[in-house]
Amino acid sequence: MDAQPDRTDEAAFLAAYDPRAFPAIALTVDIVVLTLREGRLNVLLVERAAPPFRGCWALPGGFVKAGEEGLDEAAARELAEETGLSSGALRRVHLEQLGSYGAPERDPRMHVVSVAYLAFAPDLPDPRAGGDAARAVWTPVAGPHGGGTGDRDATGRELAFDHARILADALDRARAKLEYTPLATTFLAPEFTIPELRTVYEEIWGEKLHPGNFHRKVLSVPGFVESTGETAERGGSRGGPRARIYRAGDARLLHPALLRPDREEGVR
Amino acid sequence: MDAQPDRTDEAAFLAAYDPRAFPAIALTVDIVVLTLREGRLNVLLVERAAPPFRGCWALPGGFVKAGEEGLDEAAARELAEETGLSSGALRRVHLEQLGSYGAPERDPRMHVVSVAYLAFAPDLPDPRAGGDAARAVWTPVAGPHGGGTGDRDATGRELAFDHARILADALDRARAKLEYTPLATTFLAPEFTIPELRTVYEEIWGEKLHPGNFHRKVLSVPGFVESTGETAERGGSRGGPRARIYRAGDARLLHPALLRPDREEGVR
DNA sequence: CGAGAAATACTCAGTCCGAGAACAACGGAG
DNA sequence: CTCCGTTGTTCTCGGACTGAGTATTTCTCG
Repeated sequence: MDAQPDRTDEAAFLAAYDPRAFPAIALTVDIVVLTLREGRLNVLLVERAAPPFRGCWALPGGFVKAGEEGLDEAAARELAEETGLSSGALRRVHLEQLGSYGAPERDPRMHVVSVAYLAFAPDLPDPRAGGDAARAVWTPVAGPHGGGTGDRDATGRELAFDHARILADALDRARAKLEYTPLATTFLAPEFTIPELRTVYEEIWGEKLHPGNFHRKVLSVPGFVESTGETAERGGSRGGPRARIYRAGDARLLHPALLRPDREEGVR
Repeated sequence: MDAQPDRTDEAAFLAAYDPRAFPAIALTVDIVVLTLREGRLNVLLVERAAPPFRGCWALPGGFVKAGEEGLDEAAARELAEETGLSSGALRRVHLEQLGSYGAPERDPRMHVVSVAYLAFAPDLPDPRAGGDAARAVWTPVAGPHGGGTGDRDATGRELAFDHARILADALDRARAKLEYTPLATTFLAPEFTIPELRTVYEEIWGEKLHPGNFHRKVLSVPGFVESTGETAERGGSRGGPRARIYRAGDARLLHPALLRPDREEGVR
């Protein structure tokens, strides 16, 4: 039943093929890089040095090099270029595709489709501006109850293109991912304590968690964290005993999940 | 601090803008349309009438019309074209973006990035072939334990491009979505019984569920289903009392979720 | 050194879940 | 028409999990 592809015909077809005959749509990748700096959630923003939206803040990103790289490679390249990180440091960064945004009018120049990526990074050095960015800075992000709900954007800045929506989608995704994946550990150094891990959840979810229950839950999920046997050098900054040190386990999914405290969200 | 965009400069820039200067990447949408036919999960496939991969089976899809439509509109248009459905029937179809696939070598012609969509549909009429498709047919999909694991693809057919991977990703997404959204109802008529809903879960998850516990769980999730007060005309085909009839409620998220039976998936 | 704070462990009651049983209603075989 | 197997629906029960609170111990800070 299944006819095989007609290779002869195909070769002739390829030879006569004119890529210019196809619709001209430009393709970019934009990256929402999230990190925790001094306990606060930050996103990397660049100030655009060229039109359109010159002077506006935007997500880092750029055009995909046609024929040279896949989407994941393009995102990784842009991430490296905009953060100025060594490839070693980048290896500890989690990078995943978020979704594509392709409304025809989202870029005034032409039809530009952007494939958005989401990155989770441990505390990174200050970025250096590069390419068509005048500046690149870490910008604090308000929690889900803080600024994103009203008129304001989650950063308080007005973002170019539809980047405010991309950022909002990214934050939704990040909050959901903490529930059923161990990715919270990618915001921390390779070795961390349970209370440090708890602050990651608290900052991204925007609410305080019960320390005792969180501790019990984390240790009860197989493969989430594994003990190093060590103990922190010092207690907390405001007192308390020294916490034990853990590193990330080999789980890719949390089972059972760490669910967010009640959010009456059945109906919308 | 935030500089406003320089509008004068921007207008001059736009006037001089040459879209041809940008990399040539073609953009397509491909759609994984899932439906239940006689209780079995089916995916819509087309036989390609033109190179490349002429004669191969592939997911329905096509090029995005540059400057004319967004990605969601393009997917909805392709879906309507390939299924030949009225716009009324299409309103009952759930359509969501799955992800983008952009490896440079995935299409032998040129760099083609495909934005994949996932659609859930109630039992649909036979599709009609159209555009560059020689045929369009519903094809049974093996369950997660059936065919997708080994050398074989989930459909048993060899798919063009990277469509086998897209299909696999779509099935993963579909199975996960049943857990925390009420989308299982989109595979059924507007009015349905709890046992019918259970067969949707059983077929897509590929395992039998406990009828009593499933019943209790569905009714206990607020907004999942609401009673019509009616009762089915007949009992089951092999006997049993008549089931009560429900319709979809207004929940967008299931809280609490209907989790799949144990799948020792903490580690991979 | 004393006070307050925090890491960890423990308790307890309410809830949820899987497994199974009970019961009634129904279709089909004979 | 009758009997039997099937199935929709409801209940029950024991274990697991959860959230809230408490206890204990060990820190830091002033």
